[in-house]
Amino acid sequence: MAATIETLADEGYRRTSFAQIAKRAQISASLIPYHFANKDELIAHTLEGIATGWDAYVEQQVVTGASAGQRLERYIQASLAYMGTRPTHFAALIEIAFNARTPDGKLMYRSDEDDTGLTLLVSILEQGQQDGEFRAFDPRRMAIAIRGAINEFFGAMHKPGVAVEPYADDLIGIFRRAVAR
Amino acid sequence: MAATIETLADEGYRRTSFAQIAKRAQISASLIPYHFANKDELIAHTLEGIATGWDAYVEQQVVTGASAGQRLERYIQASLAYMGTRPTHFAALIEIAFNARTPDGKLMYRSDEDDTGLTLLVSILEQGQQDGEFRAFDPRRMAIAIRGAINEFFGAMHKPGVAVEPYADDLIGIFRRAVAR
DNA sequence: CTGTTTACTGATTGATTGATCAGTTTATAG
DNA sequence: CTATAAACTGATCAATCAATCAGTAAACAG
Repeated sequence: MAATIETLADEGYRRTSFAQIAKRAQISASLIPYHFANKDELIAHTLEGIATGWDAYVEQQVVTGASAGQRLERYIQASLAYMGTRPTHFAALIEIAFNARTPDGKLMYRSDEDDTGLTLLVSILEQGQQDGEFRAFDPRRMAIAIRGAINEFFGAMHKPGVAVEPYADDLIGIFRRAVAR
Repeated sequence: MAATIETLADEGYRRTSFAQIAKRAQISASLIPYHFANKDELIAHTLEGIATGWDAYVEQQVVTGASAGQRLERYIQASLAYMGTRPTHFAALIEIAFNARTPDGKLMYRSDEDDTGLTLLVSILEQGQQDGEFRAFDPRRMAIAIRGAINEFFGAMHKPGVAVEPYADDLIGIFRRAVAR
């Protein structure tokens, strides 16, 4: 699975074949369908592994926040830090999200449900509103905007003059203003 | 090329083969490499067509704005309206961006240059700062955040309770606060 | 009508894909 | 040490891919 992540990140989804993965892992290509029965299953397991590790990291940082505002800050900071420190994992995540298909044939990032990645953020925003710390707004749409601003960083992070810390500071500033009463 | 866009949006990059495109266009598969010499060239031309049409639409809306604040509003509104009215074009754009490779082998969305899609937005922000209308911030990073918030809408637009107009209004509100002095 | 260019087709090629399977090696259990 | 199960390999399969090419149909110019 580590070799799968590397291959996805380096070669892209299209070129991530059993042969390519096996070459990196230095195993026979036929060993993969022996363990995973299916390519889709290999991808699904890989995705699950990445998502779990990422969620755990972000949540671990978020819970240390005393207020909703602090938790929002840490959410942004941790998400961007994850991208900065594990770009390979995130690259693999994107490759899967934009190429893998659910059993019904729909692309994963367009699946009707799967708001799982947004629930933590939404709950932070809702808590802030209940506490009277944040102004009134739609938590779902605000969460989409925040998440988009975070995700966009990955495509830009390798370009000259773009680094984690200043972008994190900017995002925190932007969305602190956005939720402030 | 219309068939190419449809195939990309419906089937995904992986399944967008000469055979699939030809079936939709009701032509022989071998006619495509006759006109385009290369699959990469077909994709490049398709991408250029989509990008040009999109840029023209957004720019047409933006120039009608009297102030930088108005132009920013129209940029957000027009970008989201484009996604809402031409989801097929945007889906194809994403498929290409996350799968096609530049001649040097790098995936397009990670290419070092190609800030072309951001220049208009950056120039709006810089103008607003020069006019004293906007506060001091890094225009490039602000543009990345805005663009991310816009792009994220595409993945969420088909989910229940998410529509163009309210999301556009929210984004305008968020980033008006973000750039305000 | 004729000659020539252009548009188009169907057949075919070599390479790569995911997957299966018979057989071999390694680990584990008694 | 032996027997059984698990891990693993290499050969092989049909399907699909981009691309080539010889040959046909259509458009067009004089």
